[in-house]
Amino acid sequence: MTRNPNMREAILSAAESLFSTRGFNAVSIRDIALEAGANPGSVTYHFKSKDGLLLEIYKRHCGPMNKRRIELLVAARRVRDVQDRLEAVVRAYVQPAFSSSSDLAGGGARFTRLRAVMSAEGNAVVGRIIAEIFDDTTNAFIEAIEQSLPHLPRKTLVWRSQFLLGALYYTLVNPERVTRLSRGEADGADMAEAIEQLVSATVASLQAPDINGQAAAEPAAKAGARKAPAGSRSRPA
Amino acid sequence: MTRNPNMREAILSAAESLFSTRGFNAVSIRDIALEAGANPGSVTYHFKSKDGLLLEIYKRHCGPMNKRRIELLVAARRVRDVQDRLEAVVRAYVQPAFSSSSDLAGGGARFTRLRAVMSAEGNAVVGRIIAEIFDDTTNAFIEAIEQSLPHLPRKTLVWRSQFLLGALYYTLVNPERVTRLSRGEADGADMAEAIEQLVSATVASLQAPDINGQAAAEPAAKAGARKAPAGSRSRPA
DNA sequence: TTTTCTTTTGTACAGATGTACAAATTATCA
DNA sequence: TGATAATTTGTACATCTGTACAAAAGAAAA
Repeated sequence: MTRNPNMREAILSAAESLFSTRGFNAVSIRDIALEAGANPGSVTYHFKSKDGLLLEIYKRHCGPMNKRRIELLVAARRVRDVQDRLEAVVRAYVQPAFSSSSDLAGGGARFTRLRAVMSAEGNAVVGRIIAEIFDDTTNAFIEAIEQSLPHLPRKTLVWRSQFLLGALYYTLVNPERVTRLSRGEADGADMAEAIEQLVSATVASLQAPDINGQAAAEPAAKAGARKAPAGSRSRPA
Repeated sequence: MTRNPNMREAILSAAESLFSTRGFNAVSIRDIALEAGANPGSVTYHFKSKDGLLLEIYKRHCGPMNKRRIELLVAARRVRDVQDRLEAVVRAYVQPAFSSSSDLAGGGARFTRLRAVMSAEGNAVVGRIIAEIFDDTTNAFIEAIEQSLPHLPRKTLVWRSQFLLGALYYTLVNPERVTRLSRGEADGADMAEAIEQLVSATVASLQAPDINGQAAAEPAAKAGARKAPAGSRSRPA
């Protein structure tokens, strides 16, 4: 091929790394070229434009990540125990976002962080992609959760899925904050722990009663009906 | 004073609006001047530099927002019922982020959105501010939550506060997603509902058992110790 | 009024930016 | 090998960037 058979990859990787930490506009093509050990002109040769480069990064990751998610989701739906199944569903959503099964350098975490940053910047190029590609997957998850928590209105599940995604994003964007606030007790960059903490917190939040004053229902079967604690956590919307 | 006695304010407001939607680097001083109906030179006259402008926005909001938070926190700590108190504490953290009590245009939501965007971009100028100003307030909240949930290790509460902040940020950054995914059932821009949903979900997630396999404990006193059910890690409290 | 201070304007500049493109280099294949 | 295609390089260009600064305009005080 050429001198560096992975020049295209190197540029993609460098761009991914820089975009995901500094944002899109703060990174110049020259920055990317420098980081990748390439010539600036080489970037436009391979990807036509800066937008094209960003687009290619998305094309590269979206497929594998959502494929993995759906695989895990299918497996999760087969879990018998209602409680375990809900947890497995949430885990199927969270896990690939932190570490993709594909061998792309950096794994899924870096790409998820990139998505978080692009989302915050309101990047127009990726706006469409998100809605078109990710909404399908998200809907599949919401439906799966609906099956475990049939007493909750879909709208409430959407809100909670929004909180989950936000939590996930921010954990990847600003892990130092966890380390700092915990005074060294926790390591915000520890992805394994982040996943466990996020899954456990999310499962609990999904099981919360709806805000419209209904009683808390136990996940589904298995546990005898227990009333919501007195003092009521629900408030008018 | 001058032709437009609020020119300084107009510039601040325009900058806040543009930064919070497009990010820092995507917005030029000329963009801000245009939006504010001012001359580009006037921006550097009032704020010295683009960084200075961003800094001034933070100075403007940090004080009032955290003051309000502490006020509400103090009131929340006086709530008798344990469950209600926890909810009040969470609400005291969330509410000022969505709508500041100060009369600054746009309220707290726009500034919180700005913080989210700057955080995602890894903006160096505001990095220090966040750590110095906001960590104090956050610590006060974590301590208050610790009082309601004394069985949970601090580290777990830090993780969950991270998830809360992420959820909060993302709700402001991308409200359209809620509207879209709920197929019109919910309005992601409805701040009142966002607050209620976020508070209720967060209270539940805070009450989740710790991930280290310990028994789920009822919120605090009030309920006798209950062992964690076999087979799974997480359970609603 | 005149004087003094504050604010706004217009212009200028050095540097960075995205991108185009021809020339040079390297790989592929006959 | 030589011929052809693919890649890399270097340079150039128009535009935008943050900022500086002198001149103009306006307000405040004498």
